Amino acid sequence: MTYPFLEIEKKWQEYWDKNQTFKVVEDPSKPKYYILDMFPYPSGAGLHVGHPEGYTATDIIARYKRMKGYNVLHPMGWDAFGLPAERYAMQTGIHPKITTQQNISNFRRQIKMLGLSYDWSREIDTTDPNYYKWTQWIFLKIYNSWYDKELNKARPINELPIPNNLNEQEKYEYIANQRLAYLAEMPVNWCEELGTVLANEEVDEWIEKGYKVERKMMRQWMLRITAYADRLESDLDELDWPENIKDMQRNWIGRSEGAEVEFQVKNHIDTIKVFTTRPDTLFGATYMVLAPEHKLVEKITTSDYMHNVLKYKEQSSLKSELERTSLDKNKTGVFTGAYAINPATKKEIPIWIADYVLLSYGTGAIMAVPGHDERDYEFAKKYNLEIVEVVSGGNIETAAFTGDGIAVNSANDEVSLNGLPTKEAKEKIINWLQEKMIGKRMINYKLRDWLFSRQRYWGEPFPLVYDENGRVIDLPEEELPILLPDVESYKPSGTGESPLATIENWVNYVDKKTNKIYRRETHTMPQWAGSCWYYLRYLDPNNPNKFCDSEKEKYWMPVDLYVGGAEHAVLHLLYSRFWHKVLYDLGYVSTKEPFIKLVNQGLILGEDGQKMSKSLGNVINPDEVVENYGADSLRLFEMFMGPLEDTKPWSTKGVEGVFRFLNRVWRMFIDENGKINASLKDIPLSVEQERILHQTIKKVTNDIETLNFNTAISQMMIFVNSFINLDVKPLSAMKIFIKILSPFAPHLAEEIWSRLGNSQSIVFEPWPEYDEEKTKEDMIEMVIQVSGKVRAKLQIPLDSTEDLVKDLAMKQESVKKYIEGKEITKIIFIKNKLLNIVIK
RNA sequence: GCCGGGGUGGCGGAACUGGUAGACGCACAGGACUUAAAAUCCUGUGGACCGCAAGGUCCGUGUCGGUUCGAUUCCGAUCCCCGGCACCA
Repeated sequence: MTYPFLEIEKKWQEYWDKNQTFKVVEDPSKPKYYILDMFPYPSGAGLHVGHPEGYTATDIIARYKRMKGYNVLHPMGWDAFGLPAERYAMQTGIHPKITTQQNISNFRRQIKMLGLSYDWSREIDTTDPNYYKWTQWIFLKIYNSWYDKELNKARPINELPIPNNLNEQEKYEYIANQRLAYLAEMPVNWCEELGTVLANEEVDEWIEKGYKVERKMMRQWMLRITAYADRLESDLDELDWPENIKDMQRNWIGRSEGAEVEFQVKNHIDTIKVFTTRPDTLFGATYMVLAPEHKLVEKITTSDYMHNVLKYKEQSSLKSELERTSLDKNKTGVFTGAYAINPATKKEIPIWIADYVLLSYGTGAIMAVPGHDERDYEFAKKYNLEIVEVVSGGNIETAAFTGDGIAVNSANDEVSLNGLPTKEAKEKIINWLQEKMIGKRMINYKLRDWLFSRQRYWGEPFPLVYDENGRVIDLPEEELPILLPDVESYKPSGTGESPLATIENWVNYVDKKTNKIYRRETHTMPQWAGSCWYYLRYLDPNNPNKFCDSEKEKYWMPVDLYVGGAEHAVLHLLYSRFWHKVLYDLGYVSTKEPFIKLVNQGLILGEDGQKMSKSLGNVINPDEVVENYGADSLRLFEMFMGPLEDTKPWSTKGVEGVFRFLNRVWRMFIDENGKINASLKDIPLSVEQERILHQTIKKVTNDIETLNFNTAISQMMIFVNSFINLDVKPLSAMKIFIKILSPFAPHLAEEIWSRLGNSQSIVFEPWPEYDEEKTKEDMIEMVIQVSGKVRAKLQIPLDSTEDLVKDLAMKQESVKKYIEGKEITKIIFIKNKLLNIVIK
């Protein structure tokens, strides 16, 4: 007979729902705790066993913190815009709204079946107009801001100082160029079959699925995240996040220090600016390379070379980002016929174009120092360009020397670096460049501005229109939300515009006051937009007047613990930190950072140790697990498998193991007739029982705090193993045990708690305290070593002195045997641990 | 190549701050209950060797070395695995 988990779980889920047990409101008398799960994309496939892992972990902490007296905010919602629903609509003609709602219902059912203690009154859905109204509102705030480099913060656009003497058009452009959201003609990843651009990070995924992605110049909305590069990097130091995630963000931001140097193009008025981290090697710059898309290319190319250059440009434009970067060892390029003057050597150096130089990094041009840069070296070898040694320490006959060393061959009439170590040489040459006004110290970031528009239907419309001159006009806040219109066909328009562009009466926007006709922006926002700020909407999900009441924001923020998959390490977490900082600068939120502590749950593999996938047939469906063993077993097993952060394989036998444990717990309290087990009596605990009880409270308490749920469960198993066979079980200990089990197996705990005669839910019972003194053993096992090897074990009273232990040890046959006739050189005594007799 | 994390029984994993390696669970073996099975309960279970037995000896935390009375833990080298990044000038 197994315990009636199906019945119990249904009963308590209904109870929690009906009584709104987990609904919270602000309560200044209690400390708050905001614990957040990364909200899921409700896919058609339903919940995966990976989801309950993180959700159970946060649920245990949420329930624990409630019992500890915290006011716990623990919400759930749906990140429901996205391409899969739209693609399904393209195939079936069914509105994505409908499939999305179906998927959400299924996800909600599955999540509810796990007994997670969410405050469902705060449920949000990014595709709900009442939600995306505020996504649009925040976009307008970003659009209507500029970055003040002096104050190092964003400010409203109407505070932007505007130079006099600008005409109206110039003024418009000046302002447009300062906004944190701006239009730019960009090389983008265009996928013809999907009919949309893709973010760089999305490209690989679609190529794997067999789609073609090409580079194309398109006008797109960009968000000026680069203005925050510095703060996004330095504020990481304050966060309690896994070191590898912080590192990934640092790498992504990619700060590097160096200098910008200007090179005069021979016989032209133009100069070429380059960024270099090694200004000390300026004397070794023997040629220059421009990215093929660099705007000076066609201007400086001589007629003899024009044909080649254009052909090369054509070829590289056809390559995708992936192709351009994966053909790493074979660099190509062509000479432009033009020369630049190396400002240090005054020599004429040839200007090439090559696609190993990227337009998007630095200035899109480099000074090539083949002696001290591997890429330049390889390129110079291939095309027979001059290689000069300017830093000693390597052998440039065989390879570029990229390390630090002593500068050589680096002097002109005005400045000499010769003899200086790299660091000093950098300083000196930068000073010289600055004096000559041809260069300056500079910090560069790998981070690029965020390409924020998509040519899709299923996303938030931009609250923007264009006038007849193509100028952008933001719509007033009162008109939000800008509703996503219904559409006949979800297929791409075929013109590189979103399906929205085909709806004439939506595209044409009539200003009510002036009756002027404007054209709406028909692109939509990327999926990341909704997830950038959802943690704020949970605080005040139904507020029709504000994205979030500021008193509520001050009470709940920041998020104390954020748990989710490592796949969002960079993008979601960087984007939402960025939005948060903009809101912070503008005074809408009170904290610099949204998520104080972050934990990534590990991946759950199939039973075969491989990643779960339909094609391998190793996918575990949580519905089936719950049906066969109950939600409490699923929860417990997911936590028992191993450390939360680790990747670990599923095991059906393992689920059976924890299921057996829960059955043992049930039988410990309830007999075959469903009555309270007659062995439960109101009797005092023995010293031994008290010790195990207090050890268990201590271990479980500490392990929850440190998120070591697997060992907490082990300890509870130890407790049950030692109490289950007692003929008489002390009721007081049993009650304490069921409380500490309750965050892990809440349904079972509620049922037993209520059968023990309690009319109130166990959810708000105070968490049991332990007494350190009572956790201590009075007799402990002392290890006796001879020269580091264990030779005997003694049962001795706690805190026995060295002398006592020594006397006892020396009497042991097994010890005598080894020390007899030997000289004792040293005795090491560690209280309550061991005695080590060192002999010669 | 660079950055981060990790290699512990047949398996998932424990082990505080340098102090008994293998908690807890799975699997397996033996036993009890049962007409039988399932369920449940009890016992054993890192390896090699010695012993009829009680028990004992040696080896053992990827590999090789070092520090130490003592190393899964600290240091150096090395191999392998996982995750991320990768022409970023």
